Amino acid sequence: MDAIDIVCVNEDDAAAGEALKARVLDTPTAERLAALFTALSIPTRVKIISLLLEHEVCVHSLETALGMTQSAISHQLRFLRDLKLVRARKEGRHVYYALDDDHVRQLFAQGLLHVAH
Amino acid sequence: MDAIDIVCVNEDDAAAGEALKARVLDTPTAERLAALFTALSIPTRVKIISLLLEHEVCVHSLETALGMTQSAISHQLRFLRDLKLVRARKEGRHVYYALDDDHVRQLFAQGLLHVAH
DNA sequence: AAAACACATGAATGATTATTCATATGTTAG
DNA sequence: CTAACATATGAATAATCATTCATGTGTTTT
Repeated sequence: MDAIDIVCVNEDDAAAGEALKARVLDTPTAERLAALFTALSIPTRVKIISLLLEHEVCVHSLETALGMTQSAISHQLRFLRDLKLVRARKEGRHVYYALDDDHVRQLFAQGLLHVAH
Repeated sequence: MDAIDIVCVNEDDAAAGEALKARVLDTPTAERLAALFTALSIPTRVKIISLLLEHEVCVHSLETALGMTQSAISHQLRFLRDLKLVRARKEGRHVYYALDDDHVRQLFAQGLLHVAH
C-alpha cells in the first residue's frame, strides 16, 4: 500500500500537487455531505430531531416543546423536508412529522456519544 | 415502557406540554452537538477533513489541494482547532495538521455512506 | 542581515440563513 | 356559515459566518 503519513508538497513539484488534489473529496460529494451535516448544525434543528427520534409529533407540539414561534418551526421543518430527512403526514388539521432517514438517527447518536465526553 | 408513538399536545393541557418539554434535548447539549456538526457543514471543511483522514498535512498542501487562499484555509483550520477536532504540530517553518478526534472520522464515514445512496 | 517562505490573525466585506411579520390555505367547531 | 384553529410560506430583517485584504510573527536561505 502507498499510504503517506506526512504530506507537504513543494511549490514547484506539479506532479505531487496533482496527486494531492486527486485525494480531496470531490466537490459534489463534499457539497452533499455538507448539506447533510448542516441539518444538525443549529440547536433548533437538533432539538427538533431529538423529539422525532422516537415519536411522530405535530407542529404545534414542537412549537410548545421548543418555545419558538410556529413560523420558525415550520420553516425549519421545510428545510428538513427538502433534505428528505423528515416526512410529513397530514391528518385532519394536524400535520405529523417523523424521521424519514435512519442515517440521521445514527449520526445523532454518534454525535451525542462524542459530546457526552 | 411508556413510549408514545404520536404526540400532539393540547393547548390547555399544561401537564402534557411540560412532559413534552422534558423530552427535548437540553440546550447546552444541543448547542455542543450543533457545534460538532457545524464542523462538517461546509464543503471547505469537509474537504479539509477528507485530506486529514489518513495523513498529516501542512497548510500549504491544503491550500494547493483545495485551490483556496492561504488565509481562508488558516481560518478554517483555526475553527477546527478551536473545536478540538484537529491538532497542529509545528516543525521548522511548516505546521502539520492532523485529525485529533476519532468521532469525526466516524461521523464522516457514516455521512459518506448516507450520501453514497 | 536581507529576502523569501510558511503560517496566523484582526478587521472589513459579502454571502448565507435563521427568525419574524404578515398573510394565505385548508379544516373543524359552534 | 362564521369563527377559531393548524400549518405553510413569501418577503423583510437580523444575525451569523466564510472569505478576502492587509499585515504581523517566526523560520530558513543566501
